[in-house]
Amino acid sequence: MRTTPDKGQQTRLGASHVPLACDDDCRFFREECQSQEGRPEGPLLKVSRGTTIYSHEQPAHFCYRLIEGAVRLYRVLPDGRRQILEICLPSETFGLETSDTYSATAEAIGEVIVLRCPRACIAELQDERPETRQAMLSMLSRGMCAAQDHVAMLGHQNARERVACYLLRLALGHEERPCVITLPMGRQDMADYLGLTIETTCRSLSDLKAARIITTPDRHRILIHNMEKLEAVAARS
Amino acid sequence: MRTTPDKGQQTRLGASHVPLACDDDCRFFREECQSQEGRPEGPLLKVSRGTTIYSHEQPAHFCYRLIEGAVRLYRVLPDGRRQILEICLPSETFGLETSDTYSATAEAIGEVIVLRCPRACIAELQDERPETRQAMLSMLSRGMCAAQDHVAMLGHQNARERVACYLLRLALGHEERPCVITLPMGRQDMADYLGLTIETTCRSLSDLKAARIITTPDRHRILIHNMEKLEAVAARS
DNA sequence: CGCCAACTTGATGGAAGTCAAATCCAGTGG
DNA sequence: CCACTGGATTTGACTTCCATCAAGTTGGCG
Repeated sequence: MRTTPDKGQQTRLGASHVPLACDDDCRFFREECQSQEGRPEGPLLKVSRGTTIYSHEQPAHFCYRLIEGAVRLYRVLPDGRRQILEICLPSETFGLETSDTYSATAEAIGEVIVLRCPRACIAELQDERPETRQAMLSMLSRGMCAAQDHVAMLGHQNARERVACYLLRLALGHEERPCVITLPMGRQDMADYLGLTIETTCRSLSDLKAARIITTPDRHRILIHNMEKLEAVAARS
Repeated sequence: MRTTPDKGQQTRLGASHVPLACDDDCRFFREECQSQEGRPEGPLLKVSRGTTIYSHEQPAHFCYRLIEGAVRLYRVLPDGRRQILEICLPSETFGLETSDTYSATAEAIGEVIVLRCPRACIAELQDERPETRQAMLSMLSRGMCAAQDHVAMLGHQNARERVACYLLRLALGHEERPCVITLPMGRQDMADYLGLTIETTCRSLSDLKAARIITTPDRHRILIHNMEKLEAVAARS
């Protein structure tokens, strides 16, 4: 299963954006970190569909907070396959490395708006303010926990369970019934995240449809009609 | 595939060990963090085979550095299966959570010696010394990277590749030829780490033996005769 | 020496991958 | 407005790999 590369424009986030003064970036990033909510005033980067935000093993100068859209973090394995490590949603932070280079490639899925902060500023802030330090640690630890959940899923769950888990994750916080979730990505991205092929992912969705647990009014929207059953499928109970 | 629990004594690390003054623990932990090498003088905990060092979702009061032996970090999934998230080797740190509870269970594989440090001390140290802060971050980030490697492996590699990868990881730093590695754990632990059954793990090892890449003089020792071929298998090239 | 647990090997079925074809849209231009 | 086109998605047929169940085999230890 060789993944077809995204045919969208494979541009690269270039020097066209003039970096702001460190202080400005830092302030906005910090405010975001503290409030976690709302759309910050200030310098936002708009990134178009398919654009690489940063690349695996390149020097890690910036970290990012996602404001709008979705971003995939992935690695390409030696044989050309792609493993998506995380699909970031709004208000999540990515690129928070502590090694000198990025541990994955970050790419915009669809149109994306991010807030960018130089690492040097983060380091400075950490020295000044203990609460930033705490925020950093808790962001890293949340990422760690997500990665561990991912390992547990890939290690022991079958295709239907993986898809169900993923839908539940997207449904978190949506309280309407029936719950409507809007997939920010296509089936291939979903498959590469779940460690499945696109065909198996489709079939699992079809199974869930056949079981009357979900319906798919269009390709990017999924209605969850029976949350309990979906949870049962996800937990293999 | 329901994992048989370790039949070793399932004791629990109790109050039998008198905690030291915070300062003492901190000093030793810090020195360890700085030097990364050698066996520290000071308060060491000896933990016997199969003992639980801490449990998933219990309050996280301590973090640990492994001095001797091996420790498995795992979660038990709702259906009773066990996924090993990490197998810690000497000089690695574990239990470095920033949430209030542990994100996995830690258990001694065989006899183990650890250095234990209260989280409160770590926090204190971080406030005082920037280099400790840096060490913390880099430890966390190394853990994150390991988890991501694990995800990539479980997502896209077949049984033989997984086993080969794991042997290569254990062989890191061993320069002798042929390279001799001593498995700190049994086949079941290996299987639970690799997301395979014990039978498939065995068969993959047998395949590698048949291909004259390795030999197994006894159950816990593996000789790598052809590192290049092993790397080729691991990378699917 | 024999027992028991850990490990290995064998036979079989089922889940997911692969290759191929059909279908569904969204966007385009007549 | 509608046909057309190309990519994304879905379904089908077949194959492969791994889990499962079962039966040895090994080796450490009383």
